[in-house]
This record gives sequence, structure tokens and C-alpha cells, in this order.
Amino acid sequence: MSTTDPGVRRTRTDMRNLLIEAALIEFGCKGFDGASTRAIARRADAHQPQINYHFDSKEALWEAAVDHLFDLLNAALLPPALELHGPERLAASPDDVLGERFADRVRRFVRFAADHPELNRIIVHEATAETDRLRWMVDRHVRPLFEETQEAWTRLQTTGIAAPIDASSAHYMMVGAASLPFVNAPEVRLLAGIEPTDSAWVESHAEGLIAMLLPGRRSSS
Amino acid sequence: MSTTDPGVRRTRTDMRNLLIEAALIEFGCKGFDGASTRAIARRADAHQPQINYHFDSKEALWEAAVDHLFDLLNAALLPPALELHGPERLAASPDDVLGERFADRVRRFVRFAADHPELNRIIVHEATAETDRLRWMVDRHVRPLFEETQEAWTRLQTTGIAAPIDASSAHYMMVGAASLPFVNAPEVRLLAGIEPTDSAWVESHAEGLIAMLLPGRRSSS
DNA sequence: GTCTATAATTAGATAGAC
DNA sequence: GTCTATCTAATTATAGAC
Repeated sequence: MSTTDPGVRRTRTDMRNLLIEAALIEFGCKGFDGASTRAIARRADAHQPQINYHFDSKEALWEAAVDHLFDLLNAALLPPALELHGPERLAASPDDVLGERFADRVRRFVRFAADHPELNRIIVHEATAETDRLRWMVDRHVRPLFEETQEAWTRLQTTGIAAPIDASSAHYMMVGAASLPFVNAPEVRLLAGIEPTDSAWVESHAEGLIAMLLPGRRSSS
Repeated sequence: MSTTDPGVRRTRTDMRNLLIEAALIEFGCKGFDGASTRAIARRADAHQPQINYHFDSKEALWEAAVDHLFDLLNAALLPPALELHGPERLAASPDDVLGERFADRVRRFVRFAADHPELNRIIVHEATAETDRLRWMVDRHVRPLFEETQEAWTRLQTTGIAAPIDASSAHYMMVGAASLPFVNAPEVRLLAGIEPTDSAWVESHAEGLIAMLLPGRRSSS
């Protein structure tokens, strides 16, 4: 039985999950060094020593939180078994299918960045220096995603669908453009007076990014 | 007389500048809370109490460092008095001039992001929560630049030069795409095995971004 | 202006009662 | 599993000799 009601004892798994979710927010906002275990515990309605009971160390908590976040990302990027149905499927060329699959992946990534700004916040915090934590995260989680994107981009360029941009540049343009309005959401609210996490804004941002990345795409609505 | 030779007394201005430069690096890598005044002082070959001698507080040092960084940015974005010379100038339509001026601004911004990754690192660190420091930085430094970009983008859209993307989206796509490879340079080196700050890579990244943002542009080389 | 010494606070981690 | 109390180390800032 899972619950977070006051007075009701939380199970081991509940407590671990609450601490991980709290850790993602604190690590995302303040970075590893800036986040304090006391603040993480407080956010999960727990006491600071419970972190060292449920995890070996602050670093072990960080690893568990990052693992969980990339699990969520990978689940969110998984495409449905079949994207095209009926007549559209018959009319679609293999190139179009490739383009639509990439567009769908961008759309899913933008939505995830809006729902989980901690992902790109944590990456930016860690990627400013070549540390053990960065190497761990890159080898374990980022590299497989990076290589998938690189391969898809190279194929899309041969079809003329993708913009004429080096694959290494394109990956960072895609990730940076997709995520910054959500990473910097409090700045967006102050600067532009809009709410970037509104679903209409998220979808419009995604379609704009797709249009920029894939100028040779045939619209598929 | 300015010097950083050992044994030679540094002037007040020298010491302030050295502390500001050290602060930019530390604040950029670790964020305000994660950066320690001891580490900043050590990086400037100074002792920790010198920070409180030359600045009122850690926060005052942060403000001085951010002021200095945006001064550098604004200087780097200033276009030359005349961009076009000779026959090209006569042949250019007003729309083309507008497009080339924007392209030049993007190029300068990409170069600055490569030379000063601290700028976008500090913004990302501060923009994750609506704090007094964020409000101060947005009102004092970011808003004027944002409004300039918004205005230029809107005009470029009426000419058909700019991609069909909302101005608020476009600003964050531009900044995010331009800066992420430099903000995350250590990740780029691990992932792609390239050096993003090499000037050839910087220029190629800039031209790729300009091509994406301004698909209706007439090349001017 | 710079340095040593230190005050006051907060950090991550541990011990032991319950 | 959770809580209080506490240890050691690191934090920002200040005092005062030089």
C-alpha cells in the first residue's frame, strides 16, 4: 500500500521514491554542490539522516535520481508500435516515414523537457567540468541517446529532409533549442510574461523546432 | 601599471578584476550556492578575506562579475559602423541588410558563447527559480537584449527571411542552440570527441544556426 | 592592502534510543 | 524505519596585527 498521508508509516520504497523526486528538484535547481541533503529531506517530509539510511551517500542518492530520470526519458521517447494507419501508411515513402519518426522523437523530447526540466538542468550543472559524475552519466545514459540521434540525422541528410548542418552541431542545437525555455522557465515568465509549460506553447515550440530542423519534410497532418 | 607577477604588489583594480574573472568561472561551474569564496580567492592567488575587503559580500561579488560579463557581451555584439562596402552595398535591398545584420548578430553571439561559456552557465543556474538575483539580472541585463531580438525577429518574419516561429520561441531556440555546445563543452569532448571551441567548429556551428533561423536569406558571401 | 586567527553557521555523515 | 543528538569539516564574514 502506497501513501503519503501524515501519520501513516511510509514503506521503504515510498520513502526512497520521495527522496529521489525531491533530490531531482534540488539537484536541478542548485547543482550537486549547492544542493543540501537537509533541503532534500525537508522537501520529502523526512529528516536529514534518512538520506544516509536509504542511500549510501549524497553521491549515491544523486546516481539513483539520475538513473530514475533517464528511465523516465527513455520510456517517454519510445514510439508507438505503428505510427501510420490506413491510406496514409500506403502513400508514405520510406523517407517520409524516417522524417516523421524523427519529428515524433523531437516532439516527445520537447514534451519531456517541459515536464521534467530537471533533466537538462542537471546535465548543464554536471557538464561544466570533466568529473567522475559527468563521465558516469555520459557513458551510462547520454551516449546511447546521442548515437541514436547522430545515426538518424545522417540518414535524414542523405534524403534532403534535414537541414544542412553537421550531426554534432545538430544534436546540441536540437537539445538546446528544445529545452532552454523549460530549463529557464522562471526567466521566461519574467521576460516574456508567458507560461512556457502550457501545453499549447509546448506543442507550438515543438512544431517550430521540427520545422527548423527538417525543412525538407512533407507535412503529414 | 598592471601586473600579476609574483612578489609585485597588485593594484586595487588589478585585484578586483582578478577576483571577478575567477568568480565568473567558479559561479559558472558550481552556481552561486555551490561556489565557495575560498575557491574563488585561490583561483585569483588571493586569500579568502580579500573578497570581503574588495567587495561587500559574496552577493556583491556575484553582481560585479555579472555586470562585467554583460559589459563584455554588449561590446561583442556591437556591429561595425558599416557592414557592406562597394558594389554589394548598392545591390543590397533593405530586407537583405536586415537579414545580414541579424545573421551577423547571431555569429557574434555564437563566438561570445564559445569564448565565455560562463554567461549561459550563470543564466541557467540562476533561472531555475524566481529569486532576487534572477530578477536583478533580467531587469538590468537580459531584458534589453531580449527586446532587441524580439523586434528584429518580428520584422524579419514580415519579409519572409525568418523561419515561421513565434518570437518568444525563436529567442530561446537561438540562445539554446547557440550556447549549449560551449556550456556543455566537457560533455561534447567526451561524447563526440571533438573540441567545440576550435574556431572552425565555432564558425560552422554559427553558419548552421543562421541557416536554420533564416531559411529565406539570400547568401551574401 | 594583505595576512593570520577566529567567530558563527551550516554541511554530510554517524551513534544509539525507540 | 525514524528520530534526536552530535561529530568533523567546510562555509561566509569579521577583527586586528603588520
